[in-house]
Amino acid sequence: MLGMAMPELPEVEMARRLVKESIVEGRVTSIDVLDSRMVVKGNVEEMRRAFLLQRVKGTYRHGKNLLIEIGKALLYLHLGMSGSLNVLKTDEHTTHERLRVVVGKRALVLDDPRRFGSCGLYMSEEEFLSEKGLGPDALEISEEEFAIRMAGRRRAVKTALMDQRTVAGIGNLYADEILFQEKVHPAERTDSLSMDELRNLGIMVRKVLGTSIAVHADLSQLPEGYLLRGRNKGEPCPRCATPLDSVRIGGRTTVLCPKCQRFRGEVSLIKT
DNA sequence: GAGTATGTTATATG
DNA sequence: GCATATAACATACT
Repeated sequence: MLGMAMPELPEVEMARRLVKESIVEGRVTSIDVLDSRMVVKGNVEEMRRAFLLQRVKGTYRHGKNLLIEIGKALLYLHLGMSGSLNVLKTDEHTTHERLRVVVGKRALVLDDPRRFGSCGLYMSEEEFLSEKGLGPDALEISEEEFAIRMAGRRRAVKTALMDQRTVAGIGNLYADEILFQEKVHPAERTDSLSMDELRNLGIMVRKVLGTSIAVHADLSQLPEGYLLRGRNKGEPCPRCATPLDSVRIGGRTTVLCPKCQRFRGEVSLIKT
């Protein structure tokens, strides 16, 4: 049994590779939707018709979204907040199975305790991208395009980083890491950063996500100096040992080093 | 029981 | 209509 968990871009990329290595080229012999609430595009009947007895041809990832090409259609998967993809033997099960696709001797299982994940049927990549309105994938976007898409917004730079329509793939944890590495305070207004600073931030987006993928999204294996090895209030900053601070930005817990990431804006976006 | 959690989207607000 | 902020979703865990 193999499993992957934790759903931001690097983790979804690991899930994609798992699918690619384990079931691509196989044929779907059964598909069971165990929670129809998670079907957000098409319906169970359409999914059966499109996928049953068809061959698994390939895998695509865009941001945190996974698409598996089966027959002439695409199986859409999103892991939400607590979802994970698992490849099991056909007689094995997980505790919160929501979708089960049997391919040969293996079962691809979407397990998701909180049910924030989703699945569905798309007929093409174009249909998927236009309907979701996602920005470019965070690993693919150039620093120039990143800067252009970020520029001119008033909201906190962290909120902009996590907006999937601006750039797709960054969530709460990696947003903190990217801003920590770049020494930018997460509450800084986006329009208080220069185009040069935004371009540099764009370079850091790729660097941080690429580094995580290189260690198979195992946060404990990240290089020294990475926040995500011990992202907790009061823990020492991995760079200067100052106790880390925790604030709420955009409704999400945000961990930062108050010394390395000085707030230079005039008005704080943090509510007290 | 209260508080928190790695995400997205509908709804509210200015 | 636009940009932004917030609530709501379902469940597990401390």
